[in-house]
Amino acid sequence: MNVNLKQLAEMLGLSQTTVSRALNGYPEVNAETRQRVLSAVRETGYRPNRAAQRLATGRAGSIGLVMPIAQGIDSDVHFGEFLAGLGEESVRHDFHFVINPSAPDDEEATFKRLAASGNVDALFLAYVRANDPRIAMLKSLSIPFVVHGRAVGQPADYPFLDIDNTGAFYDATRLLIQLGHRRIALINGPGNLTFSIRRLKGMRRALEENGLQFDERLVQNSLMTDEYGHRAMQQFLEQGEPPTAVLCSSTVIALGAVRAIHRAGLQMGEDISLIAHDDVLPMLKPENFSVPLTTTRSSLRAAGSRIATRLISRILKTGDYPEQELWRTELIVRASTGPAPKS
Amino acid sequence: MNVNLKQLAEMLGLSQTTVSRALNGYPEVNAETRQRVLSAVRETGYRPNRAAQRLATGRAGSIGLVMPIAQGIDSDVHFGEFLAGLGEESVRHDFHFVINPSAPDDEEATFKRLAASGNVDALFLAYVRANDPRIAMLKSLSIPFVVHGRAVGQPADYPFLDIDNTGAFYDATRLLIQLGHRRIALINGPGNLTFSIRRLKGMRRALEENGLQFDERLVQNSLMTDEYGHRAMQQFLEQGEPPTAVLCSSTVIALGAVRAIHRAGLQMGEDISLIAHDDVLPMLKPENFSVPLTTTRSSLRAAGSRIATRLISRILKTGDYPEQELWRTELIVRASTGPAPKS
DNA sequence: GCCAAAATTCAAAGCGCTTTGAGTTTGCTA
DNA sequence: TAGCAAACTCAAAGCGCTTTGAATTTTGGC
Repeated sequence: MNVNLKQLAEMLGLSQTTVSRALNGYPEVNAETRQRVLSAVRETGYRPNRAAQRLATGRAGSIGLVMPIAQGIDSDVHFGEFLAGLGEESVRHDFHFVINPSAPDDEEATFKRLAASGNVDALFLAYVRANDPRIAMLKSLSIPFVVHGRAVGQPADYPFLDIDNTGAFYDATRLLIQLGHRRIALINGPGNLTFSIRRLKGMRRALEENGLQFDERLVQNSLMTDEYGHRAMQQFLEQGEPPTAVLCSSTVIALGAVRAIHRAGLQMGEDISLIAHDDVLPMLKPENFSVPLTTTRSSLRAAGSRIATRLISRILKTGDYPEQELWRTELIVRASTGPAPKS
Repeated sequence: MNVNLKQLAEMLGLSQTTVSRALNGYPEVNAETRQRVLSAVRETGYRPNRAAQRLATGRAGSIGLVMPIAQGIDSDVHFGEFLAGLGEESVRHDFHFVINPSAPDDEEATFKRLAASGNVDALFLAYVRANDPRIAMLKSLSIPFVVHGRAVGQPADYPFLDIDNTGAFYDATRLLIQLGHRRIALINGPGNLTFSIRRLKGMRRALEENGLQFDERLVQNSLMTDEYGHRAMQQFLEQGEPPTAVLCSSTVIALGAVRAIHRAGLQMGEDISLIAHDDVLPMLKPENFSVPLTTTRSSLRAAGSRIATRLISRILKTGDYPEQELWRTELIVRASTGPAPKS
């Protein structure tokens, strides 16, 4: 049914070499010949056999993902959304995935095995931790990779795509301060992940620049779930002097926080202000909250798609993308923020 | 660095044929020879080149997934969790994924393209709709597949893995009736998906068997998100004669429903009872709710893993699994259910 | 018109594995 | 001890593509 190169070449009265070159964009092919080849491809529906291509080129045509199965991370909404972006772009280039679920303490070995197996020609790392040893390991592996996020405490001398977490939370905090808030809380992600570290840093910087004291009791680290968000907010509200504003590291966390706020009989944007980081999860839109959420926004799906693009271009040696990208976030003001209540 | 078959055979003083057979478990190899081969593999760390294997066997070694990007389904927590199970099992057999994000109206074409490409040797279908045309298409495709779920309104003459949705919601409803509830509501998933249809059917059957009237105003179809769950519950509570019990098609929906219930000042398990279907999402455990949830339980991850097992065994023609499986769910009673309030 | 250089095209050699069909041993039976 | 099946092992032919190195055809300058 499906034609192969040989048959196609025969039909055209050409050699396999020429047809192959015509298809792969090599310059030494007559323009007219190339046209003939292309239209024959269209007629026959010829699709090169990927396995043969892989064997011949030595390229695996796939990207290795290590899917973390640590508690609270696995099957994370955020991971799913990111994956959608990655998939969208990869499928366009006929790339596969090798998804390796792996426990955190086994990840290094998993990466090594993946790289050595020859089954993937690029790796992808996410959920970076402070001083993450996995990055040094990736660098030693002689296989392209892109890190989603960045380590802290070590030079950023590797390919990454990160958002400006420090800047995002700096901006958000500054806005709250401008609105008159003095006691600002943070419900952050897990404390060992670098995005959490940077968000905290951004918040502290804004506080310090405005001569405000940083209060440790106003920071909680939490899994990125509704449940933990709720719990954290509740603890804040039970404190002697509760915060008048709160930053949430995810709209999922905000979901729980908002619940706790309502439960306490407080009015969002009046009694208490809230800013969440919005990964643009289609199932959880900040504008659909009962009180629409002010957010710092950056699309996770877009990040996934971009990383796929960069990885594939590296593998195929086409195009030329920057090795390091830091995306700015947008601060979008909605109804959940307002002036600090007069106490 | 990496040895290949040829080198391995040379080292052992054997032919490639024999080594290959020893590795692939063919019977015509001397037991002692096989042991020598296996220990040599261990020493050298030999790993067969998958591309070559694929080319030689004609098997692609990968499973095609069509990741729905319909609103409210894409990057669904439930999909992520399922994927984790699928990945866990596949990685064990060195299988890849081809993840095709695809809009619903393009899914048929996507499947066809995938099957024809030769890049996958099995397909997987989920989010089955009533009278789903995609199933007939899969059957015509001469490539193994497993459906997660079942169609309604057509014979189930294809491989599937489904849970007994009808039974689950029948049991749950019956329990509520036994507790004295007469007005029972349902916050279901999207109305066009077959699991929703069956859950409704289970509920209706239990009502009818107990001589209770089914009330259309007590059923809502909703995306499987917190937000929609909340909205649906709110509408129920605003009705003239609100329900005393409610069934939720997912713990994610329950999250929102519980919020609405608390907001209305009602006490779970006393003023109103709630039973949710629990897919065993690690990020959302029914026992961690402020009032632990009574649930019908069936692990999505286990389903993913099982489907991978079946698909791979079909491809490799090893083992022998049933073509059709219907998993019963467990009804686990916790604090969110109680006797109907005396009105 | 002739010839070197440029433009095309080609035959054939892999890539690393599986599998066919045939050869070589070995173990028994008669 | 011959003879034959059973048990092993092997050489070689693909799988369908890319790529090298060489062959052929065109082109353009003189």
